[in-house]
Amino acid sequence: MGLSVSCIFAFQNGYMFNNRTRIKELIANESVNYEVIVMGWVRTFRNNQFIALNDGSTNNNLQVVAELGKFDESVLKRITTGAALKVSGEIIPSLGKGQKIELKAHLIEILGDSDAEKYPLQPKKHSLEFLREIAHLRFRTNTFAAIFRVRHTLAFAVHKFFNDKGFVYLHTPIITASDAEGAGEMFHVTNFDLTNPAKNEDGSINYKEDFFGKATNLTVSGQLEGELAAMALADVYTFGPTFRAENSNTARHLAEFWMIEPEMAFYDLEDNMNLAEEFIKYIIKYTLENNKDDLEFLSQRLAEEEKQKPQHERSEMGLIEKLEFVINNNFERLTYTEAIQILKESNHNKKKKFQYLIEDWGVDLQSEHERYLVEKHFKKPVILTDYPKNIKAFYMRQNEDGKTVAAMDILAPGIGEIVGGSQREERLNKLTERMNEMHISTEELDWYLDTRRFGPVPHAGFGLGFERLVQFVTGMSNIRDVIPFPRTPKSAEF
RNA sequence: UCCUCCUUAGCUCAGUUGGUUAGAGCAUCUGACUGUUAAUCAGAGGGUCCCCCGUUCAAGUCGGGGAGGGGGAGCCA
Repeated sequence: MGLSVSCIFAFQNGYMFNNRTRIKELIANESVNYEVIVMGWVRTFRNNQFIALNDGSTNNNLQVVAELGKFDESVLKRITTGAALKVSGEIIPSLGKGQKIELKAHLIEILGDSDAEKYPLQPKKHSLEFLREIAHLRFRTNTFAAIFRVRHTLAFAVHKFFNDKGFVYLHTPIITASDAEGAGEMFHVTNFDLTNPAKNEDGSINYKEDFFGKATNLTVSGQLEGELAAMALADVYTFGPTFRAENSNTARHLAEFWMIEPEMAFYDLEDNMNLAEEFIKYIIKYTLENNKDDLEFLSQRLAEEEKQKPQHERSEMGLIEKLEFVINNNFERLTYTEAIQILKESNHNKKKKFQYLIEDWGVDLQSEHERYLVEKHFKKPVILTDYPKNIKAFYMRQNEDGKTVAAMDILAPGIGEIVGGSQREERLNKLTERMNEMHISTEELDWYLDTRRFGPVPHAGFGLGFERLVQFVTGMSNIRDVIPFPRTPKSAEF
């Protein structure tokens, strides 16, 4: 569309950019003695002769050799760290050690200059904190290039898993009027002039005059809408951005994050757990198979980072080892009540090493307890089920004991809760009873209650925080490093 | 939001008991060298010591307040 005839001609004749060969292919291929065109960015330029060129397809750089005396000094001067080049030449067996092939350059064209005095990235290690401040440039480092390629593969695997199983990808709204889900503080969405919003006679804001005619927010979860679709399409999932206005300042919370929420009709809690476990194993396996190089790079990076830590804080397994362990072993499943028993009888509790000692049934587990179960006691992912109803959401199905609900949380080593899910309460009277107890308006959620009025069936679902999954797979300890442009309290740069 | 630590050159950091002109490595620039692998060697340039107020003859250093960042906790995914 809109391409002029001369432009198409230029493409066909190799003047434009889409006839380049990716460096990943050249290196994987290993064959030699043929002409190619590559395009990429300079990582280092050594000895006025050797260019380490990276095009984003892999962390492996192509060694481009500019033979001495063959290139104009004015061109060589512009081959600086960060500069973009188009190089045509011949792939030959490398004369030096460190790489099998290299590109003997015939023609070097500077596509874009990069002022070395001002370019912030240097051919050396940078701290993650510094790179966070220049998040617009951090894609150009090996670590972040690997992270975002892995993030892509994980996202692709999410869709592939559900698609192969016949799930429907459902787009739930980003802007919602519902504020009764109770999943967290919400961001308000308004078109009002904030210095002069429409007001009622009593001085309160008159949202009837606002864009949507009512108060609206950014979504905290697509679950309720997911349930609506599941009551017709049976198996659906959402995968989209979610927003929480909580003032959470931790390495595992974002104000804007991506969540995957499958919702399945004719599922009970056990079906739900089976699906969640299979799902996590599948996407990790898929990524191990398709991004082995990047995971090896990240594994090595993590190993070097671990060396800086004192012995007792180091993890027992390397990154890839850990991922392989997860896909080859069953997750440990136990009830909240059993977990409390284990924690209560643990030496840790008896010796009062917990900051919060376990005494009574019914209290929520603190992260130190979750970490103990996952990292010390079972040493593998754990699925905790049947929590006390008082610490869980209104829509979870009430168990026969009258005290617990059919909830399940999956806890992963190093990051804690990665999945939260439940069998949903499909019995109308039980659900409204619970909503009344928890002061949740049945009027506002009348549309939701229709699913319990017209052909309700047992159904279940879960939510998985995508960035936490990316953290787990890449071994990155701060969630701000696994999303391109993190949004956190007091920070929304770029 | 709470606890705790940090903020000195482009980056990573040192800076003694408060005392003259604030240092190092890397990066950058200039030159040398030329099959290098974060090349090497020599030289040069580069500072709002986070901000404000205070104590003092004198503050990078001490005190108070603020901002930003790290780690931990809560809330959660």
